[in-house]
Amino acid sequence: MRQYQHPDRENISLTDVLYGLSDPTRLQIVKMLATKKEITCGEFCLEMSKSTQSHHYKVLRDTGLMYTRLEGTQHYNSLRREDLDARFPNLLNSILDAIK
Amino acid sequence: MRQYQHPDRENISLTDVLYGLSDPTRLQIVKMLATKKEITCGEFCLEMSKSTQSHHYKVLRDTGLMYTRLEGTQHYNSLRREDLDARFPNLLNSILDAIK
DNA sequence: TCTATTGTTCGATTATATACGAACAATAGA
DNA sequence: TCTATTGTTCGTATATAATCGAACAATAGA
Repeated sequence: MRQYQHPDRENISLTDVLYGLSDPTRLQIVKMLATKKEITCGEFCLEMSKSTQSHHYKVLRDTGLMYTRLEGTQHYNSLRREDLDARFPNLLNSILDAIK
Repeated sequence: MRQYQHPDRENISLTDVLYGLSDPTRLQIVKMLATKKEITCGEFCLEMSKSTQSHHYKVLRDTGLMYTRLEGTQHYNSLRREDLDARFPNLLNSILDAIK
């Protein structure tokens, strides 16, 4: 079964995180993730091809913003709040406040 | 005399700001700007061609992160703290804290 | 007026990002 | 076992970004 590579907390890079959040689609995904514990890919209801969506999910995973857990055919995604808050205090909250 | 186009406070975009900060060179410039009121381009002492430096200065101005004032042959640059804090409270401070 | 200083702009090159359709992989359920 | 569902990966096309050297513009000062 496929497994995703999520960076360890200490390897999450600030510039990578900022890059991850600098795309409107990804920022929207993060905004949605902040409202629920877990969201499956389909539930984001993004208006673009599935392959493009997958690309953005991968960026979010690779930059350490999102964690993906597999269960059956669905992928449950969550915001890596604790890791991000530990690494960059207040950063995530200030960004979430800005897009409220 | 040349004048730069700086976006008005209300036109500063969050994704643009995050993009502006997502490059290590630009993040370093912002870090330096945070330590002084004004810094001329030469004082950043960046190890890359002048044209590349100018490119990064332009990105920082265009995204609303940096203000440039001309005086003689020198360009005095400053961080747009007040505008950024007004637009995105805590964002800049959390990022500056993270790169301390 | 001439020259040095400071920084930008232009044109080109290379690298990275975004986007899509098609094919693929894994699982659930009939 | 067959089919539908969910999401990824591959290959490709196009757009954006980063970088450089050379030319340029504006000013200061000799």
